[in-house]
Amino acid sequence: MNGSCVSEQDVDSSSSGHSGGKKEEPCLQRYLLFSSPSVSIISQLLSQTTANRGLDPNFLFPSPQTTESPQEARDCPSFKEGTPTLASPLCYTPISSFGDTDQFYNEHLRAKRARVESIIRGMSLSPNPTALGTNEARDRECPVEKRSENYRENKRKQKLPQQQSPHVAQLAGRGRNSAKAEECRQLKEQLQVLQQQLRQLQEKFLQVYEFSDSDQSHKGMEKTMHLLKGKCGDSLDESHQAATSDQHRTLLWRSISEMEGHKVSEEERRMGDLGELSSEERTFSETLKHELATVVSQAVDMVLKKVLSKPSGHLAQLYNSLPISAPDSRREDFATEEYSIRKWLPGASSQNLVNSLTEAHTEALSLVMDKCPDFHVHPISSRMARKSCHVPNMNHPLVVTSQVQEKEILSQLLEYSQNGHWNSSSHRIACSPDRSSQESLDLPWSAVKLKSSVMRHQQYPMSFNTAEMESLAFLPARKAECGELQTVMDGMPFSSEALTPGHLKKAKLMFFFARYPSSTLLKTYFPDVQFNRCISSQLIKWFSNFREFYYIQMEKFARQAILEEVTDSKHLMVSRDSELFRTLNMHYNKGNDFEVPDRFLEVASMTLREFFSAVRAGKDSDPSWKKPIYKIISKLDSDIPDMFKSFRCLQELVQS
DNA sequence: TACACACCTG
DNA sequence: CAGGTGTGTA
Repeated sequence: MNGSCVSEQDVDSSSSGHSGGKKEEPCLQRYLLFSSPSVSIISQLLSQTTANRGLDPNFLFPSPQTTESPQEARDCPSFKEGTPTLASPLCYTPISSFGDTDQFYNEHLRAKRARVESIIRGMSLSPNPTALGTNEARDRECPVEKRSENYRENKRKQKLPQQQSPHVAQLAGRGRNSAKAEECRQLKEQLQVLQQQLRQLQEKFLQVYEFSDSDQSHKGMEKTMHLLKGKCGDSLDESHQAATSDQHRTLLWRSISEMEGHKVSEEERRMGDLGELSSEERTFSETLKHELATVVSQAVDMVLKKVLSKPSGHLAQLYNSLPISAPDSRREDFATEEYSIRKWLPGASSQNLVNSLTEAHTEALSLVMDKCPDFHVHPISSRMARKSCHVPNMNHPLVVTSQVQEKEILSQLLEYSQNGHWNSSSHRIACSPDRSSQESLDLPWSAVKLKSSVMRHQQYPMSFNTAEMESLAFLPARKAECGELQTVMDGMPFSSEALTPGHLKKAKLMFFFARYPSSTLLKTYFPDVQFNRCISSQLIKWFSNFREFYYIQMEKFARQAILEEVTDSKHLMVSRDSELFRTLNMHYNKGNDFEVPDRFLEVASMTLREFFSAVRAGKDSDPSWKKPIYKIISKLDSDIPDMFKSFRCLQELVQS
């Protein structure tokens, strides 16, 4: 029943999320699917567009000094809660002062650089094919926070005073604001160019695919095309497609013929199982994969070469200009992304390379998206305290369109990437300063993903293993995305088979509302957990432990009150500044990122008085003297806000 | 018998 | 916080 409640919330948010969506990037993520070793259409297309639009690394990697000194960057509380929400970075407004707007641009630019530089770092490090296992092991062993911290440590170490290049000095001389605005604009242009290139590539592929389709897959692809056009639509150059598609079809089919009989990769086989792709289609997919890997690799190399040809220290400066203080998930994102890109280095398998490059490009696209104000993750307190009944309207269109057959895996993936990923991105890009209109969209995409996964789970009750769940619940969004995507590809919805620290944290906060939650209620509030006897017992045990601590404290403070010769139990009140409250808050709400409800204070006061009265009356001589108290307190449970059912809750708890 | 709970312990 | 144990309940 609560599941249905969640569903409704989801539906709302997703449709809202779409409203702003004039998105196009969906194409990008499909790079995961297509690659080919031959350098042909795609590379031509890339190089053509690049040549035409001029991929000036200066745009992608503007000098850091134009924005901030390293010290400034270090001190800037960039990602702190409550960072002023402003218009999208893509909506240019004149900058006239050093205010929040200025800071916003700085942060925005730093975020962009950080991501691009992470790509470069990954590419420029020496290949280490064996590092994968090691890294993964480290990934498992080392908490995200730790890795993030280490990453920041490294940043600090590398952050050395840098000399300003003449170019930079000149820019700075012209004034910070105008220079930054210009940089921002240029960055945006560059990214738009890249995005358009990718869209075109996808269009090409789809056209060819459509051309060759069987009736069955044709249907799916039409759907896909429709979606694509809907998202990318306006900005796509239709005439250009028409002019080139025939030629590209021919070339691609030639490649396909040459690839006939090639061994189908494991990945393909999986997809084949799900999507019933013909061998032709699989071959085609493989061809595209290889091709994309090659082309993207070349593009990255080209950019890197240009960057590296800059005066020495330039890259280091860029690198050092990365934001450091960032108690935000996106910093963790970055840390992990940086790591995951690094682990996929040239020399790895083509599939790995494709993955890494896809990730890299995703990052590149994310440059303009990550700083949308609406996606700042607020500590749960602000949200809960502000409006404890605020349940983010979450939905994942995938749910709505879940009738999609598994055989249409490709189009399903497209929908997924559009709705789950790109739609979020589009929201970020299209976000307006009108905060109110964004309320329903106020959802980190990782949360959307978690949500969507569970929604799928509700339709396909299969299970996810604990490790996968952990990756989704605790790893940064982008990391989760990879797992998610893999999940989609495997056709495996997930549900945690184990309780995570995030669940524990959530349970503790729930204790503020309910001391004696039934197992039924717990199931309702932990919909992402696959309940079994063990899980239920564990959760119940948790609350039992919570109660134990709670009652111990109550008894302790009651006895203390008696020792202090308090005569009237009416004088016993648990207020927010009382020692007892601090103790409890420290236990259940470490970090104090949740505003404890007043009702809990009332219940605590009552409990304290009950213990006080009982002890003072000498009832504690009875071995079961606490039982009546327990009975009283057990009736004081209040409803737990619905927001605890939402995955955003868990997400934020994890991030805070 | 299964479950929830409190209590004790590490 | 989890494991073990004893008790009460359905």
